[in-house]
Amino acid sequence: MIDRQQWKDLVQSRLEVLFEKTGKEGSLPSVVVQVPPKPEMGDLAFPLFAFAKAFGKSPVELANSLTEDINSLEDRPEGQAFAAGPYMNVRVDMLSLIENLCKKVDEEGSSFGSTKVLDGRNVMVEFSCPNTNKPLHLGHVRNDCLGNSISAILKASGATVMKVNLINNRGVHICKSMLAYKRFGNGETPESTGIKGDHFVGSWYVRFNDWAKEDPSAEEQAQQMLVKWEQGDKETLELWNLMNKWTIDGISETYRNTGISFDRYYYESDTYKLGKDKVLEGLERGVFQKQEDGAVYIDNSDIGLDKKILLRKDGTSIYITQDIGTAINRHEDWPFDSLVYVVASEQQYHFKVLFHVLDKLGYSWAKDLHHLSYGMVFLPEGKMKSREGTVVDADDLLLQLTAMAREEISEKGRDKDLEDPDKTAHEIALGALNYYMLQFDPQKDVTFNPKESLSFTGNTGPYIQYMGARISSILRNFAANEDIYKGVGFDASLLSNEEEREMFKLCGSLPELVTRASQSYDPSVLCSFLYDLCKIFSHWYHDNQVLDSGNKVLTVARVRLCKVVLTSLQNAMALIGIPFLEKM
RNA sequence: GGUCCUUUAGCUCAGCUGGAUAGAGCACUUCCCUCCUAAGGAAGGGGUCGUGCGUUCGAAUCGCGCAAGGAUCACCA
Repeated sequence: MIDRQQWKDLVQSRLEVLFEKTGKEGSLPSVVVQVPPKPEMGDLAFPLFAFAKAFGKSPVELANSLTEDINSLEDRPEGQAFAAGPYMNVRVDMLSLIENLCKKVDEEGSSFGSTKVLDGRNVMVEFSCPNTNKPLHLGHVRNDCLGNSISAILKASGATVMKVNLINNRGVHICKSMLAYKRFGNGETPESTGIKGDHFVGSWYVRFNDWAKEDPSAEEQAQQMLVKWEQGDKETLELWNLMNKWTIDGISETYRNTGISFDRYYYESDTYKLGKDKVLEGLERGVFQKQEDGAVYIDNSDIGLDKKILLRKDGTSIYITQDIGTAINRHEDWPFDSLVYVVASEQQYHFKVLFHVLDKLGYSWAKDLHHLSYGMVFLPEGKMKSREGTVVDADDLLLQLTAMAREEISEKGRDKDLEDPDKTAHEIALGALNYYMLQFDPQKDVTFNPKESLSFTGNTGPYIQYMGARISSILRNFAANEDIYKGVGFDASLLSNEEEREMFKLCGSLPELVTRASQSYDPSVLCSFLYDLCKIFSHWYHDNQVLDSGNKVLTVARVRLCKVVLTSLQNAMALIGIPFLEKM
């Protein structure tokens, strides 16, 4: 909203003019614009240190003469310059900024904040990608939150987004749970036991690992089962279909509960053969090599990496074989301009190799593949290990958060004010979860400490939701008495204190922030925005009555501010998966 | 050993392209509901920004070295 570029150009050109007047030789460095550290220091700042040498003057003197020069110009952008030590600062004209922003927010409504920087681009985002042998855990939750949010952010930047999920339903790990079930299951089912399908299958995966400790042949049997599976053995495929369905049903329920959705599903079982063919094709063309024992590999020494097996000696495919097939299949399906893989940082090496393999196979779009790598989620005790039972289960976590939120509602005596307290509790839980998962820089590892992390106060999702609910409450009360304010005009000059200026400036910067979030694949930018905005609002709200301001014109102006803040809040919340609540 | 990442307050983290006294939350000590929802607000203590050099008028931010921690380098996914 503030035209930085315009001011920057002006300062640059005036400095050139002043420099010419000195009659000195040489050229000037380019001007830098920044935001002063405190609101009372204005809206823009131009440090003049770098010009001191050329002018042969101190930056302080230079700031004085530049300020005088600029303020004497007739046709400068709206605003006032002033010297602040070695800086020349500018206070822009807030009235027009406020009026323009109010108008823009009114016009754009729920799409305020969106931009067109990725207009016309087709972006595919792959995330979640569960295995069909166990339920989702905390690591998947971070993945889901990130994938969902980054998809929304890319969409808000103008891209056409295709959210895809790849189901890892093939491999030796799947055979493990099948084998254990076949051996020890006694025909039980999720229905007969009343256990959610994904948890049911997961328990057999655990059972396999216990069994493998006693019986050394277990691993080998699983490997044999995989060969049978690839050969299309009927009985194996039947069991596989049945158990996959159980898991996918269970996981789909978790998606529904956490507000995650996809536009298209892919299954590794559908693409591993294509991957295999492409690898063999590459072998024929001499892109890949064959070992003495028959395994096919790629020599990566040209990019400084080790060689990597692409096909086992028994001819079965491995993880990367499937990914090769999946990528090719997808580009044929929906020719994307870029494909973003949301996958944990531990797989950086894998993706480096995968992209290189696709490039070697001659796919020009290999350069448009991007690995959005995110840090691991650790527990205070260290890494989560399913075999040691230290995983934080996604369903349990959500239930626990919901129960906590429900209890808060009762404790605060809010039950009677809410239409559906259970639903509200669930939405608060989602707000807490999404905000927690997205507030950090994605590439950083996070330590999840249940006691400290599951909080509803301070810098949290519920705090953001609470501000939204408070503003909604004000606007509801205002709407109920609307006739009192009929015909009262909007006077932007009544919103000129530092906090009001800051809130308008911040809201006005939302489109820039969305752009930054999409370019850096980092939703945490929006978490900071929300928190900063709420913090200023709650301080302002504490000292400034909106409805009982004692002056109708003032009330109307403040309501206008509330609307701008609320719309900005709602739109940013939507991008990071925090449900907006009218009441809580 | 190779590659990549991290190191800022007791704990968990911000800090945009280098700039004006390094910021939050949690925890701790106080205060504020006759006031639009106290899931809130105000005040206070607490930091040689891992370390050493370098670039620069200026470095938490950029470069190099070192140290600590993590990930990865599977015919697991």
